[in-house]
Amino acid sequence: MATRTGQDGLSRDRIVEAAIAMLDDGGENALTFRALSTRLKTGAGAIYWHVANKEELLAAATQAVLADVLRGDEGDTTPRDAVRAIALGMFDAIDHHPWIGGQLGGLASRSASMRIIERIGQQVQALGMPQEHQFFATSTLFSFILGVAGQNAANARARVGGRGRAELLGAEAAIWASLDPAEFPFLRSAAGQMGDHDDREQFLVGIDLILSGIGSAR
Amino acid sequence: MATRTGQDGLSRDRIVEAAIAMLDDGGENALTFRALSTRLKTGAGAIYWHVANKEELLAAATQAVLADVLRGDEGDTTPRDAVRAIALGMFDAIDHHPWIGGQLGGLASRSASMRIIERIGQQVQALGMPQEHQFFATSTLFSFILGVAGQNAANARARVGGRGRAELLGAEAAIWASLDPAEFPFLRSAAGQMGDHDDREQFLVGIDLILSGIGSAR
DNA sequence: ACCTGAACACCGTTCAAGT
DNA sequence: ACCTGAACACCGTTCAAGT
Repeated sequence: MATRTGQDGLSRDRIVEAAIAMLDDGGENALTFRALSTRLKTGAGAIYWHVANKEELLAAATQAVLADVLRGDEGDTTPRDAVRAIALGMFDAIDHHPWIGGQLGGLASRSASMRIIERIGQQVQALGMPQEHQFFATSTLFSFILGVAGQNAANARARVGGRGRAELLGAEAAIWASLDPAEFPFLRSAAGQMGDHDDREQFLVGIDLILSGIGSAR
Repeated sequence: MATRTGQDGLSRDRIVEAAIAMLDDGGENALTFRALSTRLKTGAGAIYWHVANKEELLAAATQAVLADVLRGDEGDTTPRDAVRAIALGMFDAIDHHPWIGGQLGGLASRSASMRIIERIGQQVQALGMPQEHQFFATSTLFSFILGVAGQNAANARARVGGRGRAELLGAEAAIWASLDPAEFPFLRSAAGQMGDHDDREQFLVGIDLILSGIGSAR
């Protein structure tokens, strides 16, 4: 893989590479076949010789970005740590390429999802869950990861216009803090944590929470 | 709310109502301002008098569809049952209107998300979690719900072309069952459950898993 | 105040024609 | 085999003009 045929001459890999770059700095809306072909100094329709359509291109980009996570070997850590490592691998990929959050659920990137579910499932199995519950436990972990991915994607979309993460979070926290305490007691009390939490830590706490649920259901 | 001014005369409510109907039976791509204005027997631009743009329209539709879940009162059930009730309310809304799965994460429907987080948060509080952990526990539950919502949305998108849920699930299970057992031991062993599980039950198991994680972290 | 509908600036995708 | 670029059938959105 990644057999670049050279600087000139289109290739699926060069197209995917360029698509990822555009997605990374402009979000999903920034990826158009016209802009892509301009960047690649080729005609609008040329891309279709290498890629069936936009959906396939997005799926290929998603797969490329998740390559590391999809490949990984667990070594001889505990199942618990292995799950955390897989999840964190996903988190970091999503963090660097938030647009994959909108892709992971889709049918087009099903083979990537299957590999991830497989890796998580093996660890859930090793955790000693009874057979009948392994499937549900694994999909709970996977759904949680997808949920975080989707929120990251949405946040990144909101960020395209300007403001950075800290600014956005600060604004959100300010809104929470200014709510009617009779109607929104919880949000008010959590406004502080909303304002300065660490996304990665929050994510890990979620994984741990589910893992300890799995532990107590064993 | 829902003050229909009559059969004739546009109104925000009539527009949102029509938009929901179109989204329900054609998915997100089926909602265009042209098709919408045809259905409402009006001009393409008329809608913009009542709605700022498509994003706002989608947010309004999402809010309308979640109205019941957003309003609800918990009565005097246990916190655990209250969380399950809120979550199931979300699940059913998502099940009937899968397109909201793509909206919930977004900034446009933030006020809806805030209400849901508030309701869940209050119950997590009642569950006896220490203050510092309530925020993370609540957002774990919320992220999980969003993840399931996103997958439902993606599945519904795949279904637009034809095949129903059972068919799609059967096909997926068949793929899992035919995988190389050396490379995909987990997916193979779970193929049966993949084929005939109940989505609602799977969702509830996830909620329970997180709840029991919360219980043991208390 | 509210609606019309043509017009603008885009899209993804196709396809005859070139090399 | 691979690429070009015009053309097709759409989009969301705007806005002068109507009532």
